[in-house]
Amino acid sequence: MHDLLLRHITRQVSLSAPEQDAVRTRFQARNLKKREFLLQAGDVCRTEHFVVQGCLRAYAIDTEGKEHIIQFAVEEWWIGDMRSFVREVPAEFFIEAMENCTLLVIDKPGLEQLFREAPAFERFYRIIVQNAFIALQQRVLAKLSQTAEERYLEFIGRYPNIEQRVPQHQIAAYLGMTPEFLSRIRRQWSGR
Amino acid sequence: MHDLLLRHITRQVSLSAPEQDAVRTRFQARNLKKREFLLQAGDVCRTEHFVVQGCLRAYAIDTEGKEHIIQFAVEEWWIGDMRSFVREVPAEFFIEAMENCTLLVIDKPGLEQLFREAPAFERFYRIIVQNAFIALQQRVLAKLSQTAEERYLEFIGRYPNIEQRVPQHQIAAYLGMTPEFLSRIRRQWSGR
DNA sequence: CGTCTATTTGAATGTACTCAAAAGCGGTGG
DNA sequence: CCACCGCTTTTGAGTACATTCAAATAGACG
Repeated sequence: MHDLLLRHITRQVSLSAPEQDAVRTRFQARNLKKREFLLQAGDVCRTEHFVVQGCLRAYAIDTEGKEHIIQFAVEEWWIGDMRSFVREVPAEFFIEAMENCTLLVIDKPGLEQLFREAPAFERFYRIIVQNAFIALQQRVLAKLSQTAEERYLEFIGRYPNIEQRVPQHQIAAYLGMTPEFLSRIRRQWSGR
Repeated sequence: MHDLLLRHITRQVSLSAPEQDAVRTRFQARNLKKREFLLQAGDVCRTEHFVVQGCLRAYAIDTEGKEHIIQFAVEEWWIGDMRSFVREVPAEFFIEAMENCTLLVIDKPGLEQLFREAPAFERFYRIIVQNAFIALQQRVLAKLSQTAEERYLEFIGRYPNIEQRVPQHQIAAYLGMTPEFLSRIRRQWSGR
């Protein structure tokens, strides 16, 4: 269970034996059933989450009632509401399990203590936030410069197996197009 | 010069006297003239930059030759190409001074040494990356859920004085619309 | 001033959306 | 095992938001 997390961390930084123990101690396992919510918009997000098994989505609902997916997370991804977690303000995202999930969870006091116990972990955490930032910049750029079709093709190239785990209309909600339009794009593309 | 940076840092974390000295030592001042480039796409971005004075923009050019602005930076903002800097790969962004600028610059070895000399600075750096991540998530969400008019109104609300420093067509390139369309939005809105 | 760039305006066009309905798919219970 | 129900995907027709291209106007800089 924690082994996956430790392997994930040690791909970026090396952890001493006591640091590894600290990680094991501070992260708690948690299971979620399909359709269960890890977070509801309006609540404060008090924990950070590492996905050991399963698939989740984080989404916001706009003033017209439409869902917009900000992130999917599968094995070895992190998911949460960074804004709510950092600033301790009400979350704007819902986070929902799309399959039965196993997570490793840490709360904010635990995380801050872990930063002190394991400086290498604070470095690791900085690195994953940097990587998340880089990925988001790519996404902003994609939305600024690419058509719906280009974004879809890039998406399935980047996440080759996610189409088997996530319904099409949620991929549309991630890419910023209607499910109808995504359907049309796919028809065009299957005709080749 | 370095005082602005130290005040900026100590709004997030406290620095011991030796840590403050380390910051002063590792950051070098650099001036840029209006229209000068801090970075060209294709080059590796080897430094991180804190804006003491002036205004810059980071933009990418797409396959059709159009510019898309990923970030503006004014006093007390950070600017760079995170992907290129972290992974040491060719940059996709151009970074250009829109006014005469004074920056504080640190290269990667300097930054890594500073992280070791001043652990509080590594914490600070993590926090600003988190804040940048949060801001980018808001931007992704805005592009997913808002019309061009809504994004423009939110933009001028969030950056009230940037309209005096940045030409309209660049704001359009940031918001993801054509300059013509932004012009129409503004006309509609001045008629009230 | 004159030139160069930025902004505005107009008309036609296109990409993607809305609304509505049909078809497909998967799970559940009789 | 099959029938039904709910949800997802597809298809169609009309529409809207935003773009393109072209030209006129306004501003900024030397």
